[in-house]
Amino acid sequence: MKIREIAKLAGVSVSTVSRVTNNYTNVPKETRDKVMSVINKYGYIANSSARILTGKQNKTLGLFIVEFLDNPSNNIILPSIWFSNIIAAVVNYASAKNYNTLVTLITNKKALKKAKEQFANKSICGGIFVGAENTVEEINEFDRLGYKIALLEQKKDENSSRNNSIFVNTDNTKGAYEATKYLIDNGHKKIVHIMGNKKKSPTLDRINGYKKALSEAKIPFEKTLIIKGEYQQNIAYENVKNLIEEEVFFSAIFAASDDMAFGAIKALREKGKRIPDDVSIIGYDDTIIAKLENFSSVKAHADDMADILVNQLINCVENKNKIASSYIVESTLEIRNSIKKYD
Amino acid sequence: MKIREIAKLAGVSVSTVSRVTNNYTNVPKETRDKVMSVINKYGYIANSSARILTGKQNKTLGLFIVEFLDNPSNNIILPSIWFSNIIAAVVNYASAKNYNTLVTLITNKKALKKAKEQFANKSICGGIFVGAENTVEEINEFDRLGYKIALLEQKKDENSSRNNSIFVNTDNTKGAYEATKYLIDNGHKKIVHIMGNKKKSPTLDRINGYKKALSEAKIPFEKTLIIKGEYQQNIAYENVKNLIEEEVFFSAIFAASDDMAFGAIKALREKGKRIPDDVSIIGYDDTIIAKLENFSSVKAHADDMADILVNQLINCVENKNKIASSYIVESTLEIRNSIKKYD
DNA sequence: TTGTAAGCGTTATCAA
DNA sequence: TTGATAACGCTTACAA
Repeated sequence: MKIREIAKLAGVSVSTVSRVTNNYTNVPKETRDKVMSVINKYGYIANSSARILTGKQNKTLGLFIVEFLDNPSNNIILPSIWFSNIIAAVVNYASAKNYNTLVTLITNKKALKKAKEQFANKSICGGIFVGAENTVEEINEFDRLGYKIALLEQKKDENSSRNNSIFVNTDNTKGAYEATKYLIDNGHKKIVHIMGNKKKSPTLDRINGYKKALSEAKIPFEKTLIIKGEYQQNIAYENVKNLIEEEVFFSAIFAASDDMAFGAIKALREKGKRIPDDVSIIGYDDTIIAKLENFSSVKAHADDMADILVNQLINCVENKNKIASSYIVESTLEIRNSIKKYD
Repeated sequence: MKIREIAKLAGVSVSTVSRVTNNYTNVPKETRDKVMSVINKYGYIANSSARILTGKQNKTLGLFIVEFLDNPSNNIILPSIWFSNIIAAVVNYASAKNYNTLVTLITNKKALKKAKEQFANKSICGGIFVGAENTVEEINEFDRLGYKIALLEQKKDENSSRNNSIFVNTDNTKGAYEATKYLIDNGHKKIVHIMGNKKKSPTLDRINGYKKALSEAKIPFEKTLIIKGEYQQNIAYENVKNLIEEEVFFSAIFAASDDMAFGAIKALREKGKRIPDDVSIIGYDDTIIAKLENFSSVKAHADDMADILVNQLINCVENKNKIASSYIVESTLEIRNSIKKYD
């Protein structure tokens, strides 16, 4: 069923049918009813591509999972509980507002053109970016082009005026500060921090929170106690193993992600260290792996963030004047049996 | 950049540009290079809506999460580890083949027209249905209309000739049989089965597997030991609690899903029953909750199923002649410390 | 090998 | 309040 056939059957022109399907006010009830009865009888649905081509907005949000990979054949989201959570939550909240979600994985810089393409084609009316490094210039460009975007864990760059972007972050400095302080309050002094990929926005904040807690407690900051994990389990595992082999002493670890915390736990176990008897540990994100392995973690409230990303983006898309802004979702410390107290 | 502008800049006609972007063979290398250099210089990307409108296929798969809800405001996928897993896995495998995934939640029968719409509009070139009841007539209609679909856990109806559908199932009867047999081999005779929604295809098979193991062991089947759970945690919780209050004796539970097993565990704990000392338990799906709560489960290999769903569907979409068929993914019993042995 | 022009199914402009 | 018609950006006969 095409609009022409409906028009013919209803005895009106295509423009009238179009006015009806678009809920325009300038069509009298009588005409509307006549058209609607034909539409309902034949189950007519307007073709979305044709609509898009004339400039109408499509009720579809783009969800871009960004993780640049050295080896492109790696599965990136399959093993990441964090990404799975976010995808499911975004789909859920978008659906509640009657929006579909078009999900695209972006594993290298060039693939960002897929996002540009979807915006330019109007396949999507707004986009959510998850996992993107802070330095991705392309995303600045999307903002300049007037595309509506929402970013999870990206920091607003004070230099570039991002007017169309929504920023959703956790309070990374505070979360890291509290985790470190908790360890200190339990008597720990030699605390390792496993940091993530420096190009991602939360990384530096979490380091700063860690440092702040140390300095408040007058514990000297030691460079050797900061090790790299790149937000990946394997890398954290290797580097913690190295640390132990180098016989660097530490009594606790604060890892900037649960994945890295889990890598550390594997290394500790392999080296015969017990948790929390020999080493105490706190992770970040509070994904299900923290519950599973029963270690403490800073809860990042993924569902709440997805809720804000989706609903603020839809607000922005629907009220074209709305000024986009920043949101901070509070993080909370979930304590489990992974911390030893020294008196 | 539109095709016209590219054509003008390259000094050719729009049809030639179109031939180049569609990789047609009847354009000499020289012309192709000339056109490509302009395309690359200006970063031209063909408009997908315009392409779809002329009848071209869109490299997008529809993923439909189907769960009919009494209360439409319930979140359905947010709390379901099973659905989150499947979504992430489908997105992952589709992306590997350079397909996007358009995810739609379907919470009532009427909403199935969204799927029809996407097919009719050619927004998607194929659809994956997860969670659909076996009796959904609309899906039969999609098949008749020639839409390419892949179904997770739906049974091929011998009466209706589904020629365009791909069926992916686990071996439900065998999985249930082995779980029940394992309990019997450990000396259990009074085994409760918590069954799922009868309209979903795996439910009856799992009941049959349970019955088969009982009859093989010459244990009489007792109707009172089969209780309803509707694949929902809460319902299983309530019905197990009732069973205990009615003082029905049982020493083990085989639940048709991990969610229901977890509901049962909560009820047991509340009633002061220890696992496995008082009651042994096996679930189904082997989601992360089974690992977390350390109970045994029949592993349904969600990743493997997603892999088959996506790749067989793409095969079917790309080679138009290919006959769709059925796939069985083997299930395996994961034993954890949730089973007591009687001698 | 290449170009012209019709057509895909809508919406928007303009005139009536 | 309604209807003709151009336009959206592409593909594809058909013609050259």
